[in-house]
Amino acid sequence: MIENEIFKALADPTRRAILDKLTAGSLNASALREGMAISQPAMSQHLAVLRGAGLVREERQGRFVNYRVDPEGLALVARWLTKYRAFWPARIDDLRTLLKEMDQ
Amino acid sequence: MIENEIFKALADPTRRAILDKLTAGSLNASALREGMAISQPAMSQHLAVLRGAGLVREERQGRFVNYRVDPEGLALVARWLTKYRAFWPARIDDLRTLLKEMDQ
DNA sequence: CAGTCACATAAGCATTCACTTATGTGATAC
DNA sequence: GTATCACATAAGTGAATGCTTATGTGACTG
Repeated sequence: MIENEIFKALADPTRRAILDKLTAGSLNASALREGMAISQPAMSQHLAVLRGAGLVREERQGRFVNYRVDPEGLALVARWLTKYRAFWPARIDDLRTLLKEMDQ
Repeated sequence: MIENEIFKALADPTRRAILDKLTAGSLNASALREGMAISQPAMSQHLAVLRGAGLVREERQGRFVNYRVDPEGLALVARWLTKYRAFWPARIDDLRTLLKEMDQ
């Protein structure tokens, strides 16, 4: 079950921080490490988990490997979330507002 | 950091199954166990984790404790998701569609 | 082709996690 | 009051997790 891999991947704060960094655009593993107090193998292992969960895509460029956010995994989280839309009394409006902001 | 508690809580498939069951409405711990092959202490521990993450609320009724979905935690997941809205090329329309469905 | 760079993989280890059995607690039933 | 029911908590255990150091691999560099 891929859903389980996604949520397990997101359970680690370091991996969520990696995803955060990738919102700024595509980055290679070394660039991701900057300012993160994490060893090279640890980063490599985290990226492997994120990739396995469909949250990140890799793109080899010579001896560098560029990583970027993969919408695939995030879309599954969004879909999972919609199951609970009945329990969104007022906050659903916040989500609507955010979607409107995106139109600009 | 509450965000970390939420994602850690959601990382377990049994806990996500519990949330799924609660979409049908409020249930007590024993009712939640039905058809789930889980011991009473295990269920109690899972519910404690979900409650700690703000994903579930409890409501004592005599010697029963009714649990229901808490929108608080789910709203934080939704807010976290919006950070990645730029990486949602076509799928964002699916989310819009779902929001429209809710208006009916 | 020898060296270095960027990254992946292997193996070991400490911590965390989800479970178990046993026991505690507070409320209803008799 | 005593028994029972619904649930919580304690303590222990095996498996999973995230890290470490060491080594492997493939690509550029001189």
